[in-house]
Amino acid sequence: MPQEHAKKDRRVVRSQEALKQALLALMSQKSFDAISITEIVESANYNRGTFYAHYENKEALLDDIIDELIRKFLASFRAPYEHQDVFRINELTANSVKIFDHIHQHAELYTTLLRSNVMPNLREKMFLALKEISMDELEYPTTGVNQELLAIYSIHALLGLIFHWVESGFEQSTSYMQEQLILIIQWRPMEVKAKKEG
Amino acid sequence: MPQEHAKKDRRVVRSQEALKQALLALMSQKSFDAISITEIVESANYNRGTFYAHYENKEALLDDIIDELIRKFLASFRAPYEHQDVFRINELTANSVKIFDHIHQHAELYTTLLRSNVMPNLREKMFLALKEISMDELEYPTTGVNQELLAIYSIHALLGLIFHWVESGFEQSTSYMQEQLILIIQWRPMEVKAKKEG
DNA sequence: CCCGTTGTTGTACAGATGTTCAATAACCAT
DNA sequence: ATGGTTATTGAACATCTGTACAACAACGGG
Repeated sequence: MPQEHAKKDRRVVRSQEALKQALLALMSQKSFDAISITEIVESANYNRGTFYAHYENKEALLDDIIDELIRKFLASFRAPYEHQDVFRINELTANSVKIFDHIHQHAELYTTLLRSNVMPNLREKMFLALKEISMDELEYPTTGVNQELLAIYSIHALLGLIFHWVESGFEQSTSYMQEQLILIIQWRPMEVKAKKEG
Repeated sequence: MPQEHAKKDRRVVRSQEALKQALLALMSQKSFDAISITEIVESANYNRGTFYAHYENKEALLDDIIDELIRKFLASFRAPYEHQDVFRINELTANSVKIFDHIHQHAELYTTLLRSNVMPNLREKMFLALKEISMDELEYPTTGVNQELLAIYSIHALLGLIFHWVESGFEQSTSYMQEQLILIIQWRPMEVKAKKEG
């Protein structure tokens, strides 16, 4: 049963899909802020009233696109442990490793979102989604470390690497990013030198 | 000599200051997106044309506010090492520790920015600022770890903690956050259990 | 203090936004 | 296929945006 709640009117499905595709097409050409609702509906060949019948504003339309992407993103994170009970360090990092695969798989879409300057929003949503499942579904053996703060720290760090990878235009290979993540997690700060002036 | 570049016309200083204060006042009451330029100038008692004489849009006005905040933010990060040459681990974390002081000192402003939904933008700008100075001014002894990726990872992680603290309404004390940061940096992932269903 | 420079104002305009409404068309269940 | 329901349309409206311009006011150097 693929339909989740109430089966939607075909007209609604058509309209929303056309609006989403129109927005994505425009976003591959210009900044999200520079796109007007009028522009979206004319590109999609719908009436402006139809837009407002389904969405409050263009952010809501973008959210629709992003939410679908995040569902797939979460699935890639869950994949390594959904049939397991206990992880050791190598298996844990395998979680994050799968995420790099997901991103590379949807490189074009992520690049469009980057080009259109909506990454900060996407990042925030991805953080919330990742935090929720990692607090619900994982358990860290901590000794005096606040578990929530640890999760927040780790997830933001991971997302930082991922979005940098997208911003760099996928300069590095997927496996290089995966390697580096593992190295960084195992890295211990010992001594940091201040560079000389100049 | 406090004036940096060209000495500004007093009218300009007055106008820009009034506009910034008006925006901040409005942001403490509603979302940034919900604030119109017309609203800002009427609250500040200026003509709409004056706004456009100084700023392209309201984002540019917000940037003015944020840039000033980031200058202070950076100063708090630099403070621990600006007259030193080499750090050990405790001194390094002292950098970040000073940041918590800065945030707590400007708690009201950060809370206003949070309430008005501009945190993702602020976060991005702070990341770029921190990355620039930590790449320029610090040097990590790495063994196979990409230095840029390490900086990106660490900075995003730190900012994650900081903004969570703001979002929580400063529930925890400054010293608790500082303690936890040190604990987390020293934490090593060993084994992570998946929770039982339900 | 005076005058050239620069900022501010009021007004105007085309386009976008957000909302409402009645008329029409497309849908789904029976 | 028919009818009740719901989506889409076009039109209209007040408000906001971004831009332009001439008239006026405030500034700062000499």
